[in-house]
Amino acid sequence: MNTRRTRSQERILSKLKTLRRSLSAQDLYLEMRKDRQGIGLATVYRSLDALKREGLVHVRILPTGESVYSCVLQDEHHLTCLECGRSIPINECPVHHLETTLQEAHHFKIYYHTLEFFGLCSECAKKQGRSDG
Amino acid sequence: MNTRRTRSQERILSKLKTLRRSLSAQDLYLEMRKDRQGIGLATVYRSLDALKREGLVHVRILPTGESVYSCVLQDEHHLTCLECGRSIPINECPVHHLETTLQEAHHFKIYYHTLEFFGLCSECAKKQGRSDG
DNA sequence: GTTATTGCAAACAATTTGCACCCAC
DNA sequence: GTGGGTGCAAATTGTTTGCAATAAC
Repeated sequence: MNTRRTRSQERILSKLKTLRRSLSAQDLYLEMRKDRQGIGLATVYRSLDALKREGLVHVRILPTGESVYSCVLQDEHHLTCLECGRSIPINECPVHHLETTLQEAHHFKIYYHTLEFFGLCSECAKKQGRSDG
Repeated sequence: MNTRRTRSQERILSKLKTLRRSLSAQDLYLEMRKDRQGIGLATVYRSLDALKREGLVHVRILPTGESVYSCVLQDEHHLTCLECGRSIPINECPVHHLETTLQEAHHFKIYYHTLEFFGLCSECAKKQGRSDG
């Protein structure tokens, strides 16, 4: 792998750093177009893929199947409702410290992890109880 | 939500229980067809969606974007290589005990969680080092 | 000048949806 | 007989790929 980065990769990385949040490739594409920075959608995907493989951006796949990319260093975990799809961010991350152990045990260079909880939010749980009994 | 399950849902649930592993909807569709159990692909998706919302099957999305379904109760977590895509299953799960706390803190009924680590396997890390410098 | 990168559009694949048919109650 | 469940095929959507034009070194 090259340490060298293409112009598009630089642009995308810097955009992600500026926005400081997770974005889908499509959203990122639109964001880059809004700036006078023309770019092709394919290039966005290709660049994100390269950055991902270098460990510079983290990828999380939403329950919709859409991938979202970020370069924030802080973990981003959620409680996601299977019924309404809403996500609640959580702060806890009991996993980070495990990475070191795992890296050594499996000879595997870990860049990041994803951790997501699924279930029912209080509102949907209420509705379900109602129609159930 | 109904506690009542359709015939297709029962079939799929039982198939998942028998196979005891994660399957994509497409694979499951093929498996069900192999048995003389004709079923439509759309029905597989619809049934899986219903079972998912009842918390009876767990869904994990592969890096390819494909969803895989299972009804095993044991956690299934992996180290996945961003370069070659191979996945190594891991046994540790430092998260399970957190579920109770989270449920109470957020009034959220948690059915399951996903936890995946991403990085480079030893082989790909070697290759990268080589072409890098 | 040569090679890698880019943009566009077409291709692809997983999933969802519309609708007619059928089964269970 | 009615309403939900089902299968099929078409539609949708996110992503990838082929290829010619272009930029970088």
